[in-house]
Amino acid sequence: MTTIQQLAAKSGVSVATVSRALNGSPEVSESTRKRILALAQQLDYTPSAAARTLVSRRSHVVGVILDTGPGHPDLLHPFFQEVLVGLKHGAGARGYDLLLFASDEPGNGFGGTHSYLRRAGHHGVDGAVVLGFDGRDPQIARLAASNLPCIVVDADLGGPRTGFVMSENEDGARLAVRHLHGLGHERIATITGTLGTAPGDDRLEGYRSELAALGLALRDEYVVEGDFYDESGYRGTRRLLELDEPPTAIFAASDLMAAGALRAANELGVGVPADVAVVGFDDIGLASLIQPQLTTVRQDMHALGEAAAVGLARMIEDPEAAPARELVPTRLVVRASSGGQRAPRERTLTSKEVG
Amino acid sequence: MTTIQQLAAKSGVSVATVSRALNGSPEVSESTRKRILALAQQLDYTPSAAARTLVSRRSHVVGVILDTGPGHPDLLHPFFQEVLVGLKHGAGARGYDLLLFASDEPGNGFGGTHSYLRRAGHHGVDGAVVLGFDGRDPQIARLAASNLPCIVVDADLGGPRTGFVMSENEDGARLAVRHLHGLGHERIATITGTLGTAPGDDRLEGYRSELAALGLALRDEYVVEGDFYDESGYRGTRRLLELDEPPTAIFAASDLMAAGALRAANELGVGVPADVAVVGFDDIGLASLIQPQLTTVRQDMHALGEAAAVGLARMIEDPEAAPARELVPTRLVVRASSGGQRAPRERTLTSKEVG
DNA sequence: AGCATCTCCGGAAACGTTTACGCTCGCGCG
DNA sequence: CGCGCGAGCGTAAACGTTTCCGGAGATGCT
Repeated sequence: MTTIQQLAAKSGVSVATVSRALNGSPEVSESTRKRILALAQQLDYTPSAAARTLVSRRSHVVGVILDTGPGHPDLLHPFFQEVLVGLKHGAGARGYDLLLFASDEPGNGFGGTHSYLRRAGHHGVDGAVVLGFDGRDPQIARLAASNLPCIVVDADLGGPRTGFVMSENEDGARLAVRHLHGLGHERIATITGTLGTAPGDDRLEGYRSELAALGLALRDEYVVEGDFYDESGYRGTRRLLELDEPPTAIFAASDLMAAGALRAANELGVGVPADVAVVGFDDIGLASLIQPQLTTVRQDMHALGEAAAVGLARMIEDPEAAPARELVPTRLVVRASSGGQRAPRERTLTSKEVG
Repeated sequence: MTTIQQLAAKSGVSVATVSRALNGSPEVSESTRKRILALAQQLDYTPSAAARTLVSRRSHVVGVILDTGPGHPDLLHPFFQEVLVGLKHGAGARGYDLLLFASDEPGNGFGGTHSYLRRAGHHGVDGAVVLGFDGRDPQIARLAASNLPCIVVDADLGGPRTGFVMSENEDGARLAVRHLHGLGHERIATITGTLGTAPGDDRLEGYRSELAALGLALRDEYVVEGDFYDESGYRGTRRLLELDEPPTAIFAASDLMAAGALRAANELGVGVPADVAVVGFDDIGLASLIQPQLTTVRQDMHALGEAAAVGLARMIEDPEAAPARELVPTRLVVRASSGGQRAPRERTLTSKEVG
C-alpha cells in the first residue's frame, strides 16, 4: 500500500511531480522521471483506483448487466458466455474492466428497490452493456433513457446514449430456410425464440419472408413458439412430429432448441436427418459436439462482444459520439443434421449472399 | 449526480448528519432521518462508490481471475461458467460485486508486465477468486502468497490468506469406476484431465485406488492423458479403441472429454453403451443434451461458487479468520451412456457412500 | 542589458465520503 | 440548584489522486 506521498517523500519531489512522471506528462525532466519510475517499481506502487476515479470521474469499469432469474440465468446460456468472452477481450484491450451485475439481487440498501441505474450510475461505472433484456424491463428502460453510455445486445432500445449490437438475424434465418428448401424440403417448420425479443421476432420474420420468396405457403401449425432453451425445443418438436402431416424439416431459432429437437426425434424414433432435417441457430460449442452434428446459422458471438466493447469505449471517450449501432453478419454452417453435407468439410454461406 | 453536500444543503443539516442518516447510525433523530431519506429518494441520490471506498478502504468488489489464453478461455468451459453463477449469487447476497480479470491483457501501463496482484491489489478489490490456475503461474503464486483474501477453485496454493474450494474429486472418480465395475466391466480405461492440476491428479488417483480396491490390475495403456476439453477426449478414445485389447468402459475426467469420446466411438462404429460404456465427470448441461445421455459424476458447481463467496466474505470481514478450505461432495448420476440405467428415472449415489 | 519564453517543478484545491471529536441542549438526580 | 449525562448534531480531518496556477531559473532574442 505505497501511496504517492511516500513516493514523493522518498524521491525528494512533490506529489504533483510524481503524478506527472507516472502519467507520462511531458513537463517533467527525463532524469527525474527515470528516478521516480524506478522507485515506484521498487516499492511496488499501484495507484489507488478509488482516488483516481474520485478526481478524474472515470472508473475505467463498465458494468455488464444480465438477467439472472432463478429459471434461466443468462450466464448459463452459451450465447451470452461467448459474447462475454468477446466483450472481455475488447474491453480489456481498451483499458476497461468488467463489473458483473445481476438482476436478482437486493439493492445496496437504498430505497428498497434495486436499480441497475442506481448501482451502476453515479461514478460507479463509465458505461454498461446489457445482455438478455428487451425494453420491457422498466429498470432497463430507464437505464437506456439515461445519459450513461450503454450498449444493448440484441435489442434496440433507443435512448440518447444507448446503442446496440446484434446479428443479422433475419438474413440468417433466410439462409437456413433456403438451405432446407435447396435440399428439397417443402414442409418446413420453425420453433421460434422468445417472441417480443429482436432475435425471436427477426428470425421468425426471416423464416416467413424466405418462405414467401420461395413460393411456399406459411402454415400456422408449422410455427411453434419456443424460448431459446432446449426444453422448449423438445416440446415443440414433439408437437410438430405428432401432426397429421408433420414437417420434413425444422428450423430451430437456437442450437439449444435444436438439441432439444434432436432428443425429441430420437425418442419418437424418427431419424435425423433421414426423416426430419434440423437446423439450428448460433453455432455454440455444443453444435459440433452433438450427434448428428448440427447444421446451424453461425453468429459471431466474439465479434458481437468485441463490437459492444468498441462502441461503448467510443461513446465513453467521446461525449458527442452517436450511439453505436452494429449489425454483424451471420453465416450458414452445414453439418450433418440437415443432411446437406456434400463436401467432406464444413460448407458455409454468408448472410451477404442472401440478397 | 447528486452529492451528499447537496442533500445537506437542501435539508438544512450537515453532511455528517446526512451520512449518518443514510447509514442507519443511531445518533440521528427519527424525524430528521425520515426527512433526509425522503429527500435522497426524491433527488435520486446514490453515494459515490469511489469516495466511499477511498475513506472506508472497502470496495465491496471481489476480483475474479480466470485464464483467458487464446486456446481455451476458461470462460468457455461450462464448469467455470456454472461456478461463476454460484459465485455471483453468493457474492451478491453478501453485498459484493464481481470484477472480471483475465490473464491475457497488458497491465495498466505500469512496469510493462501485467500483474493481477498489482491490478487487483491496493484498494482495488477486497478479495479475489481464482479459477483455472494451479500454482505454476508465478503471478498467481504471488497473489496467493500476498495478504489479499483469496479463494482458489480447484487448487490448494497455501498462503496466509488464501483458501480453496474443490469437489471430492477422488471419491467421485471411485464412484464412477465402482459403477462401471458393478456393471460387469473389468477392462476400464480412463482419460485424465490436465495432470498437475488437482482435479486432474485426484481423479486419476481415484481411478487407481478404486481399481486396486476392486482387485483389478492397473494397465498403463488404459490411462491416457487429456486436458478436460473435448478434442483430447476424442483423440484419447481413438487411441484406446484401436488397442489390441480395447477397454469395455471409459471413465473420462470431464463431460466435455466424454462427449469427445462419444464422437470417436460413433466414428469408429462402436456402440455406446453396447460396445463401450462411457462415464464423464461434471454433469454440465451438455450431459443430458447429448445422445446417449451421459452417465457422469456430478459436481455441485453452484455450491462451489457459493462456497467460494462465503469463504471469501468471511476472510474479508474478519482479518483473523483462517483461510477457508471447502470440499464439496460429488455424486454419480446414472444415465444411458454407461448402460447402467435400471430405473426409469436417474439414479444417484453420493460420494459419502464410497467409504 | 532587458525582456519574453521555455522548462521543470511545488502548492494547494478539489473530488465525495466517513468518522473522531466536541459542542449544545434538555433532563434527571442528588 | 448544580452537576452529569445522553441525544442530536456540526466541524474538520482524512482517504490518495489529478490538475490548475504560479514561480524560479535557464535560455534566447533584440
